[in-house]
Amino acid sequence: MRILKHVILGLLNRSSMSGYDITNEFHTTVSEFWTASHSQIYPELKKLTEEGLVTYEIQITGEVLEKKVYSITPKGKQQFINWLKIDVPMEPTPKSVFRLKIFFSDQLSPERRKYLLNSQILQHRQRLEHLKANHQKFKNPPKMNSPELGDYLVLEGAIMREEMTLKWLEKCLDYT
Amino acid sequence: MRILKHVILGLLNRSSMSGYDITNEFHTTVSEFWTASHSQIYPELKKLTEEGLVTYEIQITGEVLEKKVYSITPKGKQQFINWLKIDVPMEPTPKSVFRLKIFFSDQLSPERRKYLLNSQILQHRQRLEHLKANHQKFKNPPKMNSPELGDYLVLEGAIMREEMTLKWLEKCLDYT
DNA sequence: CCCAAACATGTCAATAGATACATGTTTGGG
DNA sequence: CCCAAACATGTATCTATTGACATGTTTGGG
Repeated sequence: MRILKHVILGLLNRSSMSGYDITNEFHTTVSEFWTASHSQIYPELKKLTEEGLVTYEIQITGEVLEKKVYSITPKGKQQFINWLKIDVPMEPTPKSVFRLKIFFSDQLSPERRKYLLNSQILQHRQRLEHLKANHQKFKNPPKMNSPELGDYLVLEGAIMREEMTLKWLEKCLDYT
Repeated sequence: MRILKHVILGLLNRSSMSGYDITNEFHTTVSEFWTASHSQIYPELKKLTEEGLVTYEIQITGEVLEKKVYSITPKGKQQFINWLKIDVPMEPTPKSVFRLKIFFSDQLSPERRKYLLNSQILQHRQRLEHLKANHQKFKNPPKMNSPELGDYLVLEGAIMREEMTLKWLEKCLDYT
């Protein structure tokens, strides 16, 4: 479905940036709903350029370091908006290795099960704290139709997901 | 990480079954935490057989229809249990195309945004109802260390996830 | 008895994704 | 001034996943 294509187009539709900048977005905001590393991003940018959906101009940083700053083309913008408008069927449940382990956890000793659950709980608590810290940067919800509203809603969703996950993990502990 | 390998080993560790039966598990219980179709399952069973982790015997249904009933070997069971015991680091946030669309939803008209959100809400409500129907099949929580407890906990987790998703979608609607 | 749905097993090609390999520049703090 | 961290861009290989292609049998209801 070329999801990566549309994430990149969406980011470039917000503002022009380099592959490196895009990679950074994947390390921060985008990480709440998609993952990709630079080894996927650079070839995809090349492909999008060939397809005429993005263009780039080279900027020199310092003496010689070349930076390709990509921009979306009208054709790219059109494809992005069309894709965004499509009503997609509900996605299949996300994959989860930990839920798989719980599914088969009768094969573990109660001690081991407790240990694994506590390990997850600690990590998810940290993630939740980190998300809540980001959330405080927004003093009040961004106004309608601003790009920040998307960031905000996704962040709220991430917080809700982590809170739910922690509740579930603790419930699993109760049964152990 | 060979997740599919371990799902199959886990299922065969519960009871012997055919590739078709395994595929059915992926359509029901397993679908709450992993997905795979028969085009992945049959080659994987072949590979596991070559690795000596499973064996099969052929059963005839009716006159000529051959069915391969797979069983886990001691070596397979050992590998499965070892894998199950490992403490895995928290997984990256699951990918979600719909959250991606919300992230960029300032590019949509409020009407379109509402439409997409309502479409998701309807579908998730149906999934939730379906999960709750399954939940009622358990009169009370299965006892500790039974395989049913794994099914039960995963089901509860799925219900919590759907309830959270619905709350989030409704919150998104409020901002639209 | 017919026919559709369920049973049953596979392959192939294309895309997507993860991890490692590969190389170099610039900036800012100690 | 040195050095580490950040900036910057790519390729190669392997594995995982999806969707289509391919084929045939059995069962149960109308």
